[in-house]
Amino acid sequence: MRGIDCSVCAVRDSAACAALLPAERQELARAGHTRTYQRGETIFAAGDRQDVCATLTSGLLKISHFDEDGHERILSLVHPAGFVGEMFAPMLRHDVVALTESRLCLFARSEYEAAIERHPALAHALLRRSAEELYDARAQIALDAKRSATGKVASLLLSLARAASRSSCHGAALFDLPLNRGEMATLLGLTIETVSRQLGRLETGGIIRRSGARGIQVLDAARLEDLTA
Amino acid sequence: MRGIDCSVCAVRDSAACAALLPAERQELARAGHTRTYQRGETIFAAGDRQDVCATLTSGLLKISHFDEDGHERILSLVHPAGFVGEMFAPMLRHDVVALTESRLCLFARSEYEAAIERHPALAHALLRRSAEELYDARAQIALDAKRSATGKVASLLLSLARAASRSSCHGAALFDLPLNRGEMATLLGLTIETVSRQLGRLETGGIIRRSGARGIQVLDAARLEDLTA
DNA sequence: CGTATGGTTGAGGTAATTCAACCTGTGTGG
DNA sequence: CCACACAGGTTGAATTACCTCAACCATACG
Repeated sequence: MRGIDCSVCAVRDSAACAALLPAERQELARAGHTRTYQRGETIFAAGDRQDVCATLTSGLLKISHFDEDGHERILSLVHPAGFVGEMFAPMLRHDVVALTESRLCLFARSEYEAAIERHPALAHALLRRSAEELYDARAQIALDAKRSATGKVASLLLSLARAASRSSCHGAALFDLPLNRGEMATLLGLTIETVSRQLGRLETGGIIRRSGARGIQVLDAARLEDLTA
Repeated sequence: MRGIDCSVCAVRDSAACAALLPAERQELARAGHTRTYQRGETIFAAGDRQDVCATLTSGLLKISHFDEDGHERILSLVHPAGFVGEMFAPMLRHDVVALTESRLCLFARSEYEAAIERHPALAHALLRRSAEELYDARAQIALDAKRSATGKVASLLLSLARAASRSSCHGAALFDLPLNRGEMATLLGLTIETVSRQLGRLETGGIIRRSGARGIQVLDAARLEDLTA
Protein backbone atom coordinates (compact mmCIF):
# COMPACT_ATOMS: atom_id res chain seq x y z
CA MET A 1 0.00 0.00 0.00
CA ARG A 2 1.47 3.31 -1.11
CA GLY A 3 1.40 5.92 1.60
CA ILE A 4 1.08 5.22 5.28
CA ASP A 5 -1.59 6.08 7.77
CA CYS A 6 0.33 6.94 10.91
CA SER A 7 -2.79 7.48 12.97
CA VAL A 8 -3.29 3.73 13.25
CA CYS A 9 0.38 2.93 13.85
CA ALA A 10 1.07 1.07 17.06
CA VAL A 11 4.51 2.58 17.44
CA ARG A 12 3.73 6.10 16.36
CA ASP A 13 4.97 7.48 19.67
CA SER A 14 8.05 5.34 20.07
CA ALA A 15 9.59 4.89 16.63
CA ALA A 16 12.20 7.23 15.23
CA CYS A 17 9.62 9.11 13.18
CA ALA A 18 7.89 10.17 16.39
CA ALA A 19 10.54 12.88 16.52
CA LEU A 20 8.93 14.62 13.57
CA LEU A 21 6.15 17.17 13.76
CA PRO A 22 2.81 15.79 12.57
CA ALA A 23 3.03 17.66 9.29
CA GLU A 24 6.59 16.53 8.66
CA ARG A 25 5.76 12.97 9.43
CA GLN A 26 2.80 13.03 7.13
CA GLU A 27 5.04 14.17 4.35
CA LEU A 28 7.44 11.29 5.03
CA ALA A 29 4.53 8.87 5.28
CA ARG A 30 3.47 9.72 1.75
CA ALA A 31 6.84 8.48 0.50
CA GLY A 32 6.64 5.14 2.28
CA HIS A 33 4.47 2.09 2.23
CA THR A 34 3.63 -0.74 4.58
CA ARG A 35 3.87 -4.44 4.05
CA THR A 36 3.21 -7.57 6.06
CA TYR A 37 5.70 -10.43 6.13
CA GLN A 38 4.97 -13.99 7.18
CA ARG A 39 7.08 -16.01 9.59
CA GLY A 40 10.26 -17.05 7.82
CA GLU A 41 10.04 -14.44 5.07
CA THR A 42 13.28 -12.65 4.35
CA ILE A 43 13.00 -8.90 4.46
CA PHE A 44 16.58 -8.06 3.56
CA ALA A 45 19.29 -10.50 2.51
CA ALA A 46 22.99 -10.09 3.17
CA GLY A 47 24.82 -8.98 0.06
CA ASP A 48 21.85 -7.17 -1.41
CA ARG A 49 22.18 -3.57 -2.41
CA GLN A 50 20.74 -1.58 0.40
CA ASP A 51 18.17 0.69 -1.12
CA VAL A 52 15.41 0.45 1.39
CA CYS A 53 15.03 0.83 5.12
CA ALA A 54 12.15 0.27 7.48
CA THR A 55 10.54 0.63 10.85
CA LEU A 56 8.95 -2.42 12.43
CA THR A 57 5.44 -1.64 13.60
CA SER A 58 4.44 -5.08 14.84
CA GLY A 59 5.91 -8.57 15.03
CA LEU A 60 9.47 -9.69 15.61
CA LEU A 61 12.51 -9.86 13.35
CA LYS A 62 15.89 -11.47 13.60
CA ILE A 63 19.15 -10.10 12.27
CA SER A 64 21.41 -12.97 11.50
CA HIS A 65 24.72 -13.91 10.06
CA PHE A 66 25.82 -17.08 8.31
CA ASP A 67 29.41 -18.14 8.70
CA GLU A 68 31.34 -19.87 5.95
CA ASP A 69 30.08 -23.30 7.06
CA GLY A 70 26.52 -22.13 6.71
CA HIS A 71 25.89 -22.02 10.43
CA GLU A 72 23.53 -19.27 11.39
CA ARG A 73 24.06 -16.96 14.31
CA ILE A 74 21.29 -14.60 15.33
CA LEU A 75 22.96 -11.31 16.16
CA SER A 76 19.95 -9.47 17.39
CA LEU A 77 16.20 -9.48 17.67
CA VAL A 78 14.26 -6.47 16.46
CA HIS A 79 11.17 -5.48 18.39
CA PRO A 80 8.41 -3.10 17.30
CA ALA A 81 9.59 0.50 16.81
CA GLY A 82 12.99 -0.87 15.79
CA PHE A 83 14.66 0.47 12.70
CA VAL A 84 16.33 -1.80 10.14
CA GLY A 85 18.47 -1.10 7.15
CA GLU A 86 21.89 0.43 6.90
CA MET A 87 22.04 4.00 5.77
CA PHE A 88 25.75 3.98 5.13
CA ALA A 89 27.07 0.65 3.97
CA PRO A 90 26.57 0.07 0.24
CA MET A 91 25.53 -3.52 0.91
CA LEU A 92 23.66 -5.25 3.63
CA ARG A 93 25.89 -7.29 5.81
CA HIS A 94 23.27 -9.37 7.56
CA ASP A 95 20.00 -11.10 6.84
CA VAL A 96 16.81 -9.74 8.29
CA VAL A 97 14.02 -12.29 8.60
CA ALA A 98 10.56 -12.23 10.17
CA LEU A 99 10.21 -14.52 13.18
CA THR A 100 6.51 -13.92 13.49
CA GLU A 101 4.02 -12.25 11.20
CA SER A 102 5.43 -8.74 11.05
CA ARG A 103 4.31 -5.42 9.70
CA LEU A 104 6.88 -2.98 8.40
CA CYS A 105 6.81 0.57 7.26
CA LEU A 106 9.20 0.79 4.33
CA PHE A 107 11.01 3.71 2.73
CA ALA A 108 13.38 4.10 -0.15
CA ARG A 109 16.76 4.72 1.35
CA SER A 110 17.19 7.87 -0.71
CA GLU A 111 13.90 9.23 0.59
CA TYR A 112 14.85 8.52 4.14
CA GLU A 113 18.29 10.01 3.74
CA ALA A 114 16.74 13.13 2.33
CA ALA A 115 14.37 13.25 5.28
CA ILE A 116 17.32 13.01 7.64
CA GLU A 117 18.95 15.93 5.91
CA ARG A 118 15.77 17.97 6.04
CA HIS A 119 14.85 17.12 9.61
CA PRO A 120 17.68 17.14 12.13
CA ALA A 121 15.25 15.81 14.73
CA LEU A 122 15.01 12.60 12.74
CA ALA A 123 18.77 12.23 12.64
CA HIS A 124 18.79 12.84 16.36
CA ALA A 125 16.18 10.17 16.98
CA LEU A 126 18.04 7.67 14.85
CA LEU A 127 21.24 8.45 16.67
CA ARG A 128 19.50 7.78 19.90
CA ARG A 129 18.03 4.53 18.68
CA SER A 130 21.34 3.48 17.31
CA ALA A 131 23.02 4.10 20.67
CA GLU A 132 20.39 1.90 22.22
CA GLU A 133 21.02 -0.86 19.71
CA LEU A 134 24.70 -0.62 20.39
CA TYR A 135 24.01 -0.97 24.07
CA ASP A 136 21.88 -4.05 23.45
CA ALA A 137 24.55 -5.59 21.28
CA ARG A 138 27.08 -5.04 24.02
CA ALA A 139 24.76 -6.50 26.59
CA GLN A 140 24.64 -9.57 24.39
CA ILE A 141 28.43 -9.69 24.32
CA ALA A 142 28.53 -9.41 28.09
CA LEU A 143 26.01 -12.22 28.27
CA ASP A 144 28.06 -14.42 26.00
CA ALA A 145 31.06 -13.88 28.16
CA LYS A 146 30.89 -15.79 31.31
CA ARG A 147 27.43 -17.20 31.37
CA SER A 148 26.70 -20.85 31.52
CA ALA A 149 24.10 -22.39 29.25
CA THR A 150 21.66 -22.17 32.15
CA GLY A 151 22.31 -18.44 32.52
CA LYS A 152 21.91 -17.81 28.81
CA VAL A 153 18.60 -19.61 28.59
CA ALA A 154 17.36 -17.94 31.75
CA SER A 155 18.14 -14.46 30.51
CA LEU A 156 16.62 -15.17 27.12
CA LEU A 157 13.41 -16.28 28.80
CA LEU A 158 13.35 -13.14 30.91
CA SER A 159 13.95 -10.92 27.94
CA LEU A 160 11.26 -12.63 25.88
CA ALA A 161 8.85 -12.40 28.80
CA ARG A 162 9.57 -8.70 29.03
CA ALA A 163 9.01 -8.26 25.31
CA ALA A 164 5.77 -10.23 25.47
CA SER A 165 4.23 -8.02 28.13
CA ARG A 166 3.18 -4.56 27.12
CA SER A 167 4.40 -3.10 30.38
CA SER A 168 8.11 -2.50 30.22
CA CYS A 169 8.74 -2.99 33.91
CA HIS A 170 8.09 -6.66 34.51
CA GLY A 171 7.58 -9.52 32.16
CA ALA A 172 4.58 -11.59 31.24
CA ALA A 173 4.07 -14.65 33.43
CA LEU A 174 2.60 -16.59 30.55
CA PHE A 175 3.68 -16.27 26.96
CA ASP A 176 4.55 -18.11 23.77
CA LEU A 177 8.13 -18.38 22.61
CA PRO A 178 8.45 -16.59 19.28
CA LEU A 179 11.50 -18.70 18.46
CA ASN A 180 11.88 -22.41 18.01
CA ARG A 181 14.66 -24.39 19.70
CA GLY A 182 17.02 -23.98 16.82
CA GLU A 183 16.59 -20.23 16.79
CA MET A 184 17.08 -20.01 20.52
CA ALA A 185 20.24 -22.08 20.19
CA THR A 186 21.56 -19.96 17.39
CA LEU A 187 20.83 -16.78 19.31
CA LEU A 188 22.62 -17.99 22.41
CA GLY A 189 25.50 -19.77 20.75
CA LEU A 190 24.41 -23.17 22.07
CA THR A 191 23.09 -26.34 20.49
CA ILE A 192 19.46 -27.30 20.18
CA GLU A 193 19.99 -30.19 22.57
CA THR A 194 21.51 -27.99 25.23
CA VAL A 195 18.66 -25.51 25.03
CA SER A 196 16.16 -28.32 25.28
CA ARG A 197 17.93 -29.81 28.29
CA GLN A 198 18.15 -26.47 30.02
CA LEU A 199 14.44 -25.89 29.57
CA GLY A 200 13.85 -29.36 30.93
CA ARG A 201 15.91 -28.58 33.99
CA LEU A 202 14.14 -25.28 34.58
CA GLU A 203 10.85 -27.15 34.48
CA THR A 204 11.85 -29.95 36.84
CA GLY A 205 13.31 -27.25 39.10
CA GLY A 206 9.84 -25.73 39.32
CA ILE A 207 10.99 -22.44 37.83
CA ILE A 208 8.93 -22.61 34.68
CA ARG A 209 6.18 -24.75 33.26
CA ARG A 210 5.99 -25.67 29.61
CA SER A 211 2.84 -26.29 27.65
CA GLY A 212 3.51 -27.64 24.22
CA ALA A 213 6.72 -26.66 22.47
CA ARG A 214 6.12 -22.94 22.64
CA GLY A 215 4.13 -22.12 25.74
CA ILE A 216 6.06 -20.89 28.77
CA GLN A 217 4.75 -20.04 32.19
CA VAL A 218 7.18 -18.37 34.55
CA LEU A 219 6.51 -19.77 38.01
CA ASP A 220 9.41 -18.26 39.89
CA ALA A 221 10.72 -15.12 38.22
CA ALA A 222 13.05 -14.38 41.12
CA ARG A 223 14.84 -17.68 40.83
CA LEU A 224 15.04 -17.24 37.07
CA GLU A 225 16.64 -13.87 37.66
CA ASP A 226 19.18 -15.46 40.00
CA LEU A 227 20.28 -17.94 37.37
CA THR A 228 21.08 -15.01 35.15
CA ALA A 229 23.99 -13.94 37.34
CA MET B 1 44.79 22.61 27.58
CA ARG B 2 41.78 24.73 26.67
CA GLY B 3 41.12 24.90 22.97
CA ILE B 4 42.35 22.39 20.45
CA ASP B 5 44.71 22.74 17.55
CA CYS B 6 43.17 20.54 14.87
CA SER B 7 46.00 21.14 12.45
CA VAL B 8 48.24 18.74 14.36
CA CYS B 9 45.52 16.16 14.97
CA ALA B 10 46.34 12.70 13.65
CA VAL B 11 42.72 11.85 13.03
CA ARG B 12 41.53 15.17 11.64
CA ASP B 13 40.41 13.51 8.43
CA SER B 14 38.82 10.42 9.89
CA ALA B 15 37.10 11.44 13.13
CA ALA B 16 33.49 12.57 13.25
CA CYS B 17 34.49 16.22 13.33
CA ALA B 18 36.05 15.83 9.89
CA ALA B 19 32.51 16.27 8.61
CA LEU B 20 32.57 19.92 9.64
CA LEU B 21 33.82 22.78 7.53
CA PRO B 22 37.16 24.17 8.72
CA ALA B 23 35.54 27.22 10.23
CA GLU B 24 32.86 25.19 11.97
CA ARG B 25 35.40 22.79 13.36
CA GLN B 26 37.53 25.58 14.63
CA GLU B 27 34.56 26.90 16.52
CA LEU B 28 33.95 23.50 18.08
CA ALA B 29 37.65 23.15 18.85
CA ARG B 30 37.55 26.27 20.95
CA ALA B 31 35.01 24.63 23.22
CA GLY B 32 37.04 21.48 23.79
CA HIS B 33 40.35 20.52 25.29
CA THR B 34 42.82 17.69 24.99
CA ARG B 35 44.26 15.46 27.64
CA THR B 36 46.63 12.53 27.82
CA TYR B 37 45.82 9.45 29.87
CA GLN B 38 48.30 6.83 31.04
CA ARG B 39 47.82 3.09 30.70
CA GLY B 40 45.24 1.97 33.23
CA GLU B 41 43.74 5.40 33.78
CA THR B 42 39.96 5.48 33.81
CA ILE B 43 38.48 8.00 31.44
CA PHE B 44 34.84 7.39 32.22
CA ALA B 45 33.45 5.15 34.96
CA ALA B 46 30.16 3.27 34.80
CA GLY B 47 27.51 4.99 36.89
CA ASP B 48 28.99 8.44 36.49
CA ARG B 49 26.84 11.21 35.18
CA GLN B 50 27.66 11.55 31.55
CA ASP B 51 28.53 15.17 30.99
CA VAL B 52 31.49 14.81 28.70
CA CYS B 53 32.29 13.02 25.47
CA ALA B 54 35.46 12.62 23.49
CA THR B 55 37.28 11.63 20.35
CA LEU B 56 40.35 9.44 20.66
CA THR B 57 43.24 10.91 18.71
CA SER B 58 45.93 8.39 19.63
CA GLY B 59 46.33 5.32 21.80
CA LEU B 60 43.87 2.56 22.59
CA LEU B 61 40.90 2.35 24.94
CA LYS B 62 38.77 -0.44 26.25
CA ILE B 63 35.06 -0.30 27.01
CA SER B 64 34.33 -2.80 29.71
CA HIS B 65 31.63 -4.11 31.93
CA PHE B 66 31.89 -5.67 35.36
CA ASP B 67 29.34 -8.28 36.30
CA GLU B 68 28.03 -8.70 39.81
CA ASP B 69 30.91 -11.01 40.77
CA GLY B 70 33.39 -8.37 39.74
CA HIS B 71 34.50 -10.22 36.63
CA GLU B 72 35.41 -7.87 33.85
CA ARG B 73 34.37 -8.31 30.28
CA ILE B 74 35.85 -6.08 27.61
CA LEU B 75 33.00 -5.19 25.29
CA SER B 76 34.97 -3.28 22.74
CA LEU B 77 38.28 -1.69 21.93
CA VAL B 78 38.34 1.92 20.78
CA HIS B 79 40.89 2.88 18.16
CA PRO B 80 41.99 6.37 17.13
CA ALA B 81 39.19 8.46 15.59
CA GLY B 82 36.71 6.57 17.76
CA PHE B 83 34.09 8.49 19.65
CA VAL B 84 33.29 7.72 23.29
CA GLY B 85 30.56 8.96 25.58
CA GLU B 86 26.86 8.48 25.43
CA MET B 87 24.86 11.42 24.23
CA PHE B 88 21.55 10.04 25.36
CA ALA B 89 21.77 7.92 28.46
CA PRO B 90 21.83 9.96 31.66
CA MET B 91 24.50 7.71 33.11
CA LEU B 92 27.39 5.84 31.69
CA ARG B 93 26.81 2.16 31.54
CA HIS B 94 30.35 1.00 30.96
CA ASP B 95 33.86 1.84 32.03
CA VAL B 96 36.24 3.39 29.56
CA VAL B 97 39.90 2.84 30.38
CA ALA B 98 43.15 3.59 28.56
CA LEU B 99 45.05 0.48 27.49
CA THR B 100 48.05 2.44 26.29
CA GLU B 101 49.00 6.05 26.70
CA SER B 102 46.15 7.79 24.96
CA ARG B 103 45.31 11.28 23.86
CA LEU B 104 41.70 12.43 23.84
CA CYS B 105 39.91 15.46 22.60
CA LEU B 106 37.22 16.21 25.19
CA PHE B 107 34.01 18.20 24.96
CA ALA B 108 31.29 19.05 27.40
CA ARG B 109 28.31 16.98 26.39
CA SER B 110 26.11 20.06 26.22
CA GLU B 111 28.55 21.74 23.85
CA TYR B 112 28.68 18.72 21.64
CA GLU B 113 24.94 18.31 21.63
CA ALA B 114 24.57 21.93 20.63
CA ALA B 115 27.07 21.37 17.84
CA ILE B 116 25.02 18.43 16.62
CA GLU B 117 21.93 20.61 16.49
CA ARG B 118 23.77 23.36 14.66
CA HIS B 119 25.59 21.12 12.20
CA PRO B 120 23.55 18.30 10.67
CA ALA B 121 26.74 17.02 9.03
CA LEU B 122 28.12 16.21 12.45
CA ALA B 123 25.01 14.25 13.38
CA HIS B 124 25.33 12.47 10.08
CA ALA B 125 28.97 11.57 10.77
CA LEU B 126 28.16 10.31 14.25
CA LEU B 127 25.32 8.25 12.87
CA ARG B 128 27.68 6.71 10.41
CA ARG B 129 30.29 6.01 13.06
CA SER B 130 27.68 4.57 15.32
CA ALA B 131 26.48 2.20 12.59
CA GLU B 132 30.07 1.09 12.21
CA GLU B 133 30.40 0.44 15.93
CA LEU B 134 27.19 -1.53 15.87
CA TYR B 135 28.57 -3.60 13.06
CA ASP B 136 31.76 -4.25 15.01
CA ALA B 137 29.81 -5.24 18.09
CA ARG B 138 27.81 -7.68 16.02
CA ALA B 139 30.95 -9.06 14.46
CA GLN B 140 32.14 -9.72 17.98
CA ILE B 141 28.92 -11.56 18.75
CA ALA B 142 29.34 -13.64 15.63
CA LEU B 143 32.88 -14.40 16.68
CA ASP B 144 31.80 -15.47 20.13
CA ALA B 145 29.30 -17.81 18.61
CA LYS B 146 30.92 -20.78 17.16
CA ARG B 147 34.60 -20.14 17.39
CA SER B 148 37.00 -22.28 19.28
CA ALA B 149 39.57 -20.70 21.58
CA THR B 150 42.11 -21.06 18.78
CA GLY B 151 39.87 -19.13 16.39
CA LYS B 152 39.24 -16.37 18.89
CA VAL B 153 42.89 -15.86 19.65
CA ALA B 154 43.78 -15.98 15.98
CA SER B 155 41.27 -13.33 15.03
CA LEU B 156 42.29 -11.12 17.90
CA LEU B 157 45.90 -11.29 16.76
CA LEU B 158 44.89 -10.42 13.23
CA SER B 159 42.80 -7.51 14.34
CA LEU B 160 45.55 -6.17 16.60
CA ALA B 161 48.06 -6.56 13.81
CA ARG B 162 45.76 -4.61 11.53
CA ALA B 163 45.37 -1.89 14.13
CA ALA B 164 49.13 -1.76 14.70
CA SER B 165 49.92 -1.11 11.07
CA ARG B 166 49.05 2.25 9.65
CA SER B 167 47.91 0.78 6.39
CA SER B 168 44.38 -0.50 6.71
CA CYS B 169 44.76 -3.27 4.16
CA HIS B 170 47.15 -5.72 5.75
CA GLY B 171 48.46 -6.02 9.27
CA ALA B 172 51.86 -5.41 10.78
CA ALA B 173 54.12 -8.46 10.78
CA LEU B 174 55.76 -7.37 14.00
CA PHE B 175 54.01 -5.58 16.80
CA ASP B 176 53.50 -5.36 20.54
CA LEU B 177 50.31 -6.58 22.14
CA PRO B 178 48.59 -3.62 23.74
CA LEU B 179 46.76 -5.99 26.09
CA ASN B 180 48.06 -8.35 28.70
CA ARG B 181 46.88 -11.95 28.94
CA GLY B 182 44.11 -11.12 31.35
CA GLU B 183 42.75 -8.43 29.07
CA MET B 184 42.90 -10.70 26.07
CA ALA B 185 41.06 -13.37 28.03
CA THR B 186 38.41 -10.96 29.18
CA LEU B 187 37.92 -9.63 25.65
CA LEU B 188 37.52 -13.09 24.19
CA GLY B 189 35.53 -14.68 26.97
CA LEU B 190 38.27 -17.17 27.78
CA THR B 191 40.58 -17.74 30.71
CA ILE B 192 44.12 -16.46 31.00
CA GLU B 193 45.46 -20.00 30.88
CA THR B 194 43.61 -20.82 27.70
CA VAL B 195 44.91 -17.71 25.96
CA SER B 196 48.42 -18.53 27.06
CA ARG B 197 48.16 -22.09 25.82
CA GLN B 198 46.74 -21.00 22.49
CA LEU B 199 49.60 -18.58 21.97
CA GLY B 200 51.99 -21.38 22.87
CA ARG B 201 50.42 -23.63 20.27
CA LEU B 202 50.52 -20.94 17.59
CA GLU B 203 54.22 -20.54 18.30
CA THR B 204 55.07 -24.24 18.24
CA GLY B 205 53.00 -24.47 15.07
CA GLY B 206 55.34 -21.92 13.50
CA ILE B 207 52.54 -19.44 12.89
CA ILE B 208 53.80 -16.74 15.20
CA ARG B 209 56.93 -16.05 17.18
CA ARG B 210 56.84 -14.42 20.60
CA SER B 211 59.49 -12.20 22.06
CA GLY B 212 58.90 -11.42 25.69
CA ALA B 213 55.33 -11.28 26.97
CA ARG B 214 54.15 -8.65 24.53
CA GLY B 215 56.09 -8.95 21.30
CA ILE B 216 54.41 -10.80 18.45
CA GLN B 217 55.78 -11.61 15.04
CA VAL B 218 53.35 -13.03 12.53
CA LEU B 219 55.22 -15.64 10.52
CA ASP B 220 52.34 -17.11 8.57
CA ALA B 221 49.44 -14.71 8.22
CA ALA B 222 47.61 -16.99 5.80
CA ARG B 223 47.54 -19.87 8.24
CA LEU B 224 46.46 -17.50 11.01
CA GLU B 225 43.62 -16.37 8.77
CA ASP B 226 42.59 -19.97 8.22
CA LEU B 227 42.30 -20.63 11.94
CA THR B 228 39.83 -17.79 12.09
CA ALA B 229 37.21 -19.71 10.16
C1' DC C 1 -1.65 -43.96 7.34
C1' DG C 2 2.94 -42.43 6.38
C1' DT C 3 6.03 -38.71 6.29
C1' DA C 4 8.09 -34.53 7.82
C1' DT C 5 9.32 -31.26 11.18
C1' DG C 6 10.44 -29.99 15.63
C1' DG C 7 11.57 -31.54 20.15
C1' DT C 8 13.45 -34.63 23.81
C1' DT C 9 16.57 -37.91 25.80
C1' DG C 10 20.78 -40.73 26.34
C1' DA C 11 25.78 -42.16 25.92
C1' DG C 12 30.31 -40.84 25.02
C1' DG C 13 33.92 -37.61 23.66
C1' DT C 14 36.40 -33.25 24.01
C1' DA C 15 37.79 -28.65 24.58
C1' DA C 16 38.07 -25.38 27.86
C1' DT C 17 37.95 -24.47 32.83
C1' DT C 18 39.68 -24.92 37.46
C1' DC C 19 43.16 -25.40 40.70
C1' DA C 20 47.76 -25.51 41.62
C1' DA C 21 52.56 -25.20 41.05
C1' DC C 22 56.22 -22.96 38.95
C1' DC C 23 58.83 -19.58 36.14
C1' DT C 24 60.50 -14.79 34.89
C1' DG C 25 61.35 -10.14 35.09
C1' DT C 26 61.06 -5.90 37.88
C1' DG C 27 61.20 -3.09 41.56
C1' DT C 28 62.27 -2.35 46.64
C1' DG C 29 64.49 -2.33 50.96
C1' DG C 30 68.12 -4.02 53.82
C1' DC D 1 74.48 -5.70 45.60
C1' DC D 2 71.71 -9.26 46.98
C1' DA D 3 67.36 -10.97 48.93
C1' DC D 4 62.84 -10.75 48.53
C1' DA D 5 58.27 -9.86 47.15
C1' DC D 6 55.10 -9.26 43.52
C1' DA D 7 52.79 -9.22 39.20
C1' DG D 8 52.32 -11.37 34.94
C1' DG D 9 52.93 -15.46 32.51
C1' DT D 10 53.41 -20.51 31.63
C1' DT D 11 52.61 -25.33 32.38
C1' DG D 12 50.40 -29.62 34.19
C1' DA D 13 46.57 -32.67 35.99
C1' DA D 14 41.90 -33.32 36.93
C1' DT D 15 37.20 -31.89 36.24
C1' DT D 16 33.20 -30.42 33.89
C1' DA D 17 30.03 -28.41 30.80
C1' DC D 18 28.84 -28.58 26.53
C1' DC D 19 28.89 -30.83 22.00
C1' DT D 20 28.25 -34.73 18.90
C1' DC D 21 25.92 -38.49 17.34
C1' DA D 22 22.10 -41.27 17.54
C1' DA D 23 17.74 -42.95 18.79
C1' DC D 24 13.26 -41.88 19.96
C1' DC D 25 8.75 -39.18 20.66
C1' DA D 26 4.92 -35.87 19.37
C1' DT D 27 2.37 -33.18 16.49
C1' DA D 28 0.81 -31.59 12.06
C1' DC D 29 -0.41 -32.56 7.42
C1' DG D 30 -1.08 -34.47 2.88
